[in-house]
Amino acid sequence: MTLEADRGPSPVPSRDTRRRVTIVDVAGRAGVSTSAVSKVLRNAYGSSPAMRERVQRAIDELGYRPMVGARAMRGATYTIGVSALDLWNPFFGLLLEGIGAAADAADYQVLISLAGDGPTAQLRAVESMIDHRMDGLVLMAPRLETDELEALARRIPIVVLGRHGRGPLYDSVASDDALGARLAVDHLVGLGHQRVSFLTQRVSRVEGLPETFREAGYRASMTDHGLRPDVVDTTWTQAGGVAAARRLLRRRRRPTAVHGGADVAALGLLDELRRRRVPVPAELSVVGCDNTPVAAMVPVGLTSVDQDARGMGRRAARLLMDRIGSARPGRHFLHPPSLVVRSSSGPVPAGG
Amino acid sequence: MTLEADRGPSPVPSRDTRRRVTIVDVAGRAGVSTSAVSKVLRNAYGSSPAMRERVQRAIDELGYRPMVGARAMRGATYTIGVSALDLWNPFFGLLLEGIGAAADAADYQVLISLAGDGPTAQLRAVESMIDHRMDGLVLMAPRLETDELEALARRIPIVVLGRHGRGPLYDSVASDDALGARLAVDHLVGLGHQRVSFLTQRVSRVEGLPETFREAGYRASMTDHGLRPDVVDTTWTQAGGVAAARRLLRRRRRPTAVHGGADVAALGLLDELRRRRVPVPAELSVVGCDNTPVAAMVPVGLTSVDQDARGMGRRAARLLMDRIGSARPGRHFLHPPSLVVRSSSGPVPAGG
DNA sequence: GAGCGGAGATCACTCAAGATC
DNA sequence: AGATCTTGAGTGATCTCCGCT
Repeated sequence: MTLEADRGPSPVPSRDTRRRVTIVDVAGRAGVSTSAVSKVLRNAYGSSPAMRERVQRAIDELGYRPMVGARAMRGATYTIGVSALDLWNPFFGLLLEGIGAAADAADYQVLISLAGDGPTAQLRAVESMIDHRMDGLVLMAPRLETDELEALARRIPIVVLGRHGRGPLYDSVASDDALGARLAVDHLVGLGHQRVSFLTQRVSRVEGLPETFREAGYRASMTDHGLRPDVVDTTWTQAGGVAAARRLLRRRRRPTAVHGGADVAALGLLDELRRRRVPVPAELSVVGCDNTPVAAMVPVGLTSVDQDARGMGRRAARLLMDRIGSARPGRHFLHPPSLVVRSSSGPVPAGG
Repeated sequence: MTLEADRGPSPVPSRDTRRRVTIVDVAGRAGVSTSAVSKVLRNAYGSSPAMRERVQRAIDELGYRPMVGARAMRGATYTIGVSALDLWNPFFGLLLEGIGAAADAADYQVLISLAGDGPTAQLRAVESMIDHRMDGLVLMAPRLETDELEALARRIPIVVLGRHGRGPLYDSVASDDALGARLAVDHLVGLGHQRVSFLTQRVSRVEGLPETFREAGYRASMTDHGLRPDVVDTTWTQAGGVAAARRLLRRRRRPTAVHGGADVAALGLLDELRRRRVPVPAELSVVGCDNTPVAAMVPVGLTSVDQDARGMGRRAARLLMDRIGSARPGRHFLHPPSLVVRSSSGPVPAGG
């Protein structure tokens, strides 16, 4: 139940009825044609510095702002859309900051659409951004099939963020997840660990997902060290981490270190270890990936692979604006991650 | 530095050049006028069921979708905008879920604009949403002055979310923060605590902020219990919680319980207490507010005031769509919070 | 006059082509 | 000729008004 605040006699809600200032008003004030104003607005060819100044003054005096809908009918909207799965993950917040910074610098506006989970909801979000005639889209970790992605990219400039792509029609920016996993393994092996497990998830079959590359990187670097990989299939959630911990602790021969694959899973793992009174890192070392702010906040600071989220966001936005300028073959970037060592990882126990 | 993935010879990026399906195409296919189609699209008066069906079939067959920009020129966009300060706080994520659910049900689209901190950036975000001719706006916890808010509300339908409002021109939905603080105090006093401190922040001077009402609620309920309020001025951040902990621990006569005002501050406080080896809740009880997911994850589960975020979001969106339908005096709602008791709060220590 | 359907103006811009110096 | 500026068409919907049952 909710309460409505008490109020006196209803006041009159008078809506502002003044007509919005249009390009015609500006043209009139500056004593030029509307096309001249339009050229100034778009920095287009064919206008003298003198006119630019006249027009700009009129714009400022009238407080004119172009209406995006009208622009959309013939030209560009100077708006890029971002489709986000969820906003829980603080990692997405950092990506968005990067996107926003780059867009700002180029006088582009950013609008975000919450796509929710499931490919259907994601496609719906994308379609509606196309209805808004956005100039291009950044898709954050889309769970779309490759052919759906290609079909989209044929209709509107697209950059895929947080997923390894190889499409010729769109650009992609991802973290070098294989390298990240390698950093984690190297760190643990350097501390003397030999039995290092890895938590993965296999919830979606689409290609290019981070989990695929992290697992591959883990396997490769374990092999390089002459060690046997041990992959535990769970989900990258708090609950998934807890479940994995239970399974690992039931074993006769436990690992001495675990790479959680993602922070949220590593945190669930830590939580269960605390409940079972397994000392970290004395008995078991734990490493995560994503370097979420929470990783620093938990009692045993979580060692984690940091992805250059802000940089990735910036890069994605720049690629998109470039692609909006002119179509070209897809470019695909990997950003190198780095390891942030905290106290959840330590030397292998004596008997290990 | 970043690496570009290796690629073969550049493929040809052929952009799809087919013209978008328009209302004219639909009208032609259905053998009716464009106005007829428009009426069907808007559920407007003056169309027979027979025609509705003909038109709907043509729409489905052609996969027609109205272009928002064209609609914007004369009518509505069926889009509501949300301005968000940041997306770090998971609380905002829940609000957005509520907004999205209510909007979905009414066939409205939601687009989010990241406003960043500072009133300038927020106004900029709002202006650009107005440029997009959104039908209405939900402002999440805006740090705007009351007169700025009123001026905006005169231009576009507005609902303020997460801030106590009293404006006659806009609606507001907030949590009953005073009640929330009272729940926390009652809980602690019920456990025998007498010296209960409260952390607040005074970063902004605008009226209606949650901190104002939480502090007032805390003071009132302390007085009701015949106890002396003790308010610590800090910031509602992790660091702010740490700083507050230090100040409280320096005191000769420490409190036996602290209401952190917000989860993030309470978590910082807990963190510092752990470092200083102050047992919680044996020596000091801690309560937060917001019931963020992290509250449940920390080793000593944080007792917290839960706000009905999803419900608030739904309510805000419904109010906005109603207000878009017809202007009316402002309505202001408070949603009742509830207390989630976990293990960070316990009986007052013997010597307390 | 109520209900249904259509004709044509209109919205605020951009763009291609033409006029002017 | 070349740079600058204007004219006028075009964009895709809605909305008002009108005529016909």
